[in-house]
Amino acid sequence: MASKAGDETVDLPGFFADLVRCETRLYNALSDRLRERHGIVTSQFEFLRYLRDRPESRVADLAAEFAVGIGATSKGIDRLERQGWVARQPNPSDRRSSLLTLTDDGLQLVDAAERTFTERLAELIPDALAASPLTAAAQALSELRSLLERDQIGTPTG
Amino acid sequence: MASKAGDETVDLPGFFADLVRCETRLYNALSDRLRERHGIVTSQFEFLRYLRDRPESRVADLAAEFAVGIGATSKGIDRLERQGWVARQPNPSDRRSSLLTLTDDGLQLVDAAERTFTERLAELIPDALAASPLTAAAQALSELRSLLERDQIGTPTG
DNA sequence: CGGCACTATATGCTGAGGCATGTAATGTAG
DNA sequence: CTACATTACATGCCTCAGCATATAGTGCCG
Repeated sequence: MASKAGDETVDLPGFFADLVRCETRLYNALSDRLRERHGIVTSQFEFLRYLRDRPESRVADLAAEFAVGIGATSKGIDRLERQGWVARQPNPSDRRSSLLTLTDDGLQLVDAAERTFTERLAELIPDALAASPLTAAAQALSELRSLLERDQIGTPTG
Repeated sequence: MASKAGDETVDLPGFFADLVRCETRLYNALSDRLRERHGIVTSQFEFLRYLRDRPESRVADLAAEFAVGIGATSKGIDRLERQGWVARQPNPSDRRSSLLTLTDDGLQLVDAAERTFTERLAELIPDALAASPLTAAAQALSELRSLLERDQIGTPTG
């Protein structure tokens, strides 16, 4: 327990270290499985799932959601478009931007990948943890995320 | 609360999304501050702090700790060495590897950067959260981290 | 309507990581 | 002691993200 200190208080650097290490390993492990089964990595799965759930989003919407730069997002969409999973539709109400939607292939892919993703995540996170302590963790992280997003903390420039 | 579902159970994909988003934003925000004050980013700070606390570590030790590839770690150390913060000492008991230690400059840097890091982290995570719910979160993440590391989950190849 | 600030995104350059490979050193079986 | 497998790390190639900049389209002011 690197992150727990005295009672009712938290060793923030230790908490941060655990947070980053968990994120890295889960992300890597999920990417491994998604790559071998569907030829995509976790970040691409997240883009596709977002577009399935919010069709007609714009590049900027994705960038804001995932806290990555606009340029990186644009290039990420380029790659998904080259694979035939995403289509840029002209935006009738603002010709500077495009509306992003999944193709039929993209839709099939994301549904299949979601099953893999969910299944693998359940394997990675033991039931014992998911039951009780993780519930509190989930709530705390959810609140923290809301605050960070509200204040635009850590949003990249480009 | 994207991640909390019914009682005593967790929406794992939602939890994962919150985990990744928190990590991204905190990492970015810390890097911004560290860069402007010390000319390093969070990953470099973590390398330096590790070497301060565990002198004479080897490249492979860092790679295992941070779940990044050996190659990436080697190149990261190259950069820190070029800046004069880290020195590769010959390893008398195994000439394939080097023992990594901080230079005096590196030591000064990491101590100063640590103050910035800790201070900024405290700004980023509200006291209200840190008090109670985050304690549970910290404990859960700490356990999860232990399990992932024990099973070498998400350890990269190179 | 003309011009200017602003916005949305695309693109070029650079730095960094993954993965494959190269190389030296070590361990080990016989 | 020799040969082969293995280890530890360095390096090259490719991909990708950040950041700065370019470009096109919008909105507004007079």
